[in-house]
Amino acid sequence: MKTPVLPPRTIERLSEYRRSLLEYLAGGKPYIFSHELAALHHYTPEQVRRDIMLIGYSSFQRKGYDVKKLIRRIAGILDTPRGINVAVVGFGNLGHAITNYFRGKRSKLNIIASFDNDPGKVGKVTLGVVCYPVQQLHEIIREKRISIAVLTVPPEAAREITARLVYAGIRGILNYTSVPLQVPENVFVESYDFITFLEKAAYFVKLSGER
Amino acid sequence: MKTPVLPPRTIERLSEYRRSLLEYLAGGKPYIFSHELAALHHYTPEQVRRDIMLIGYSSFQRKGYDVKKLIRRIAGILDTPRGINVAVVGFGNLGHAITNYFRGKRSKLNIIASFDNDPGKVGKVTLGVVCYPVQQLHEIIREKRISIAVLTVPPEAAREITARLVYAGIRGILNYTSVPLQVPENVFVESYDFITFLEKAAYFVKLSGER
DNA sequence: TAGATTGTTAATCGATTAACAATC
DNA sequence: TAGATTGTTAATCGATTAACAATC
Repeated sequence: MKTPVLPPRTIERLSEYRRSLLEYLAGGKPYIFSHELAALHHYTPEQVRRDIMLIGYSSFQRKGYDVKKLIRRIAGILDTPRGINVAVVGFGNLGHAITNYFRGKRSKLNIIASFDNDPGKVGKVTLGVVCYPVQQLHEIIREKRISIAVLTVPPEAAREITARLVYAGIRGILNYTSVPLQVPENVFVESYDFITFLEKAAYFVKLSGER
Repeated sequence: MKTPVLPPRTIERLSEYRRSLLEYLAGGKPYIFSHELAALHHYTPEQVRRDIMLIGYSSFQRKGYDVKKLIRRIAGILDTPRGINVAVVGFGNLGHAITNYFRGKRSKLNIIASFDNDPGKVGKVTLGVVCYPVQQLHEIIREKRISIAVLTVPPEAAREITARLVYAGIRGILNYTSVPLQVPENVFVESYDFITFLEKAAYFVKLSGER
């Protein structure tokens, strides 16, 4: 079964929808209207309907969407049957925080390794994740079939580690360093820069203060 | 002097440009071509030129842009003369990580307080930032004129803390919890969800593996 | 000068919103 | 039925890319 090509923004929203649908389901209601799902995220009902249209799902008799089936359909889009293995590279505060976010959240995304240079961390199991020395990057990534790396190393190490990740066959990198990364085009990279985010917020706060 | 209204994506890039321009300047070169600046971030030269056009800056004699002047112009857009005070709300791993990112980086964005419930943290100074009990949220935010909050509390606390931040007069929130926030429209909010980001990467990795 | 670079407008691409017929 | 809701197309909005005259 081929995964449909969907707009990136739709993918993000599907991830968000799924989480609130799981919560909603726990509340005991089996159906949800587009305007209800929209309200949970402050999106418009049209947006929600369009996203759901794009994944080819249909509601039953305008009684709202069947929550369980919708969750299953979203899982069909986002999840890989066998799951995807993830490594956190650089196991400092941020690496810990992100690992912690995932504790028992998504069975299909498994953070199964972390890497660090600190001898005090290497060899230990933290939050259920084994910490390996960075020297073993290549070996462990291949062995454990890790396809996504969360990059949280110090900026001066970012480029070298990225080259090694790519060489080891990594398929996706979430870049939390402030360094722009150079990778082959078949590797997915997205960068999340705390300083840029904060400067952006500051700009809009400044702007709104002037008007 | 009024701050020009610029597209959000341009603001993000200006923040990125500034950082690489500062580095570039340290390398001793006083001028930079649009294609050089573009290459540093894997943008196109047209994109860079358009952004620079939007901030009303002009190069001198097609010798490239005067790096110092360009930095100054970007600062005029992004920075507030008196600086902006920032608080980290929830001083766990993520709060520490973000605070650490800022150590001595931007003189105009000052993380001057953190809040937590843990008595082991309250009252201590970590990374140069005093940790206050959450009960003092309102008082400290008003007193210290804090206008931006970095929200890194556990999800179950997110809504209540947000309401209190808004009531205390906060102007911008960077939401690192997975909870969608409800705020008045004059408050800037942007949400950064680690799970969504990772699921998005997983989707595109899955997709590229099928083709 | 010739070649490289810039500033800017027009064209394109992508995402959101509006509109509305069809359905229950 | 009447009212609410859906699925989908068309219109709009926003951002990027292409194109190119002007400049040095």
